[in-house]
Amino acid sequence: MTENTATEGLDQLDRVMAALAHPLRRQVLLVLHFRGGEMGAGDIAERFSCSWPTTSRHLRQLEESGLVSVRRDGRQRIYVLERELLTNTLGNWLHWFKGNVRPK
Amino acid sequence: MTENTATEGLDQLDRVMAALAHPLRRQVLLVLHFRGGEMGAGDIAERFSCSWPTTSRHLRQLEESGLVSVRRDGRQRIYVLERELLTNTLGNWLHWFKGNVRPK
DNA sequence: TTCTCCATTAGCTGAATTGCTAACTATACT
DNA sequence: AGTATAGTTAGCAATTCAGCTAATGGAGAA
Repeated sequence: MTENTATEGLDQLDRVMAALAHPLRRQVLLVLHFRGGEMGAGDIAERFSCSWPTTSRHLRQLEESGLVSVRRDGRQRIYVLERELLTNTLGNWLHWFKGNVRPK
Repeated sequence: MTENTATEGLDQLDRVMAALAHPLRRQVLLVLHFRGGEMGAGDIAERFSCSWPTTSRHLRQLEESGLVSVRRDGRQRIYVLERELLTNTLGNWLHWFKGNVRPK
């Protein structure tokens, strides 16, 4: 198998940044975080005003970025926030800008 | 005038995240940072492989997000990195995820 | 003024994104 | 088996995005 789940073509930063570009996807991450990091797809979807399939697709995009992972539990699909990936990826990029360079 | 430069409709986080979604725009910010925070449009553009107008548009998008500002100097246009806006906006959002919530 | 240089705006095309409804899959319940 | 529940996939339309070339604007130099 050549596909590593979220490792095809673009690098991690590209995928994470693209996933974070949409307000609803950022909101999903926050909801997940404040509900303990794990939620069923339905619990997530009912908190948003758009249609279920639309939310479902956003969830898949988050999964493909690696920011969440999925576990099955009976007929539920549990989405799990990958908090470290989020904070590391974003934090590491942001870190480039922390030092003063030629402060003038 | 009703337009506040980078304040029409979307909020700051939306605009910043959208601007950061494109690899070239992130690269521009890094180049700006490591060259001291200020560069002429031409100096920026010649570092990228795409056409000049394309880079120019990315620069405008960055400006509309507030991540850079522009100053004129003779016939040059100097782009200035708004480093604090970048680190504050991104840092503040990221900060929500720093604390453990219901750590299990 | 005219010419040149720096850079943007205009206008187009193709691809990606986002939303919807309808149809489908899979598991559980009776 | 048959039905209900949980959620995704398929397929479509509208919008936005990203790239290009060509045309334009604006400031300085001759």
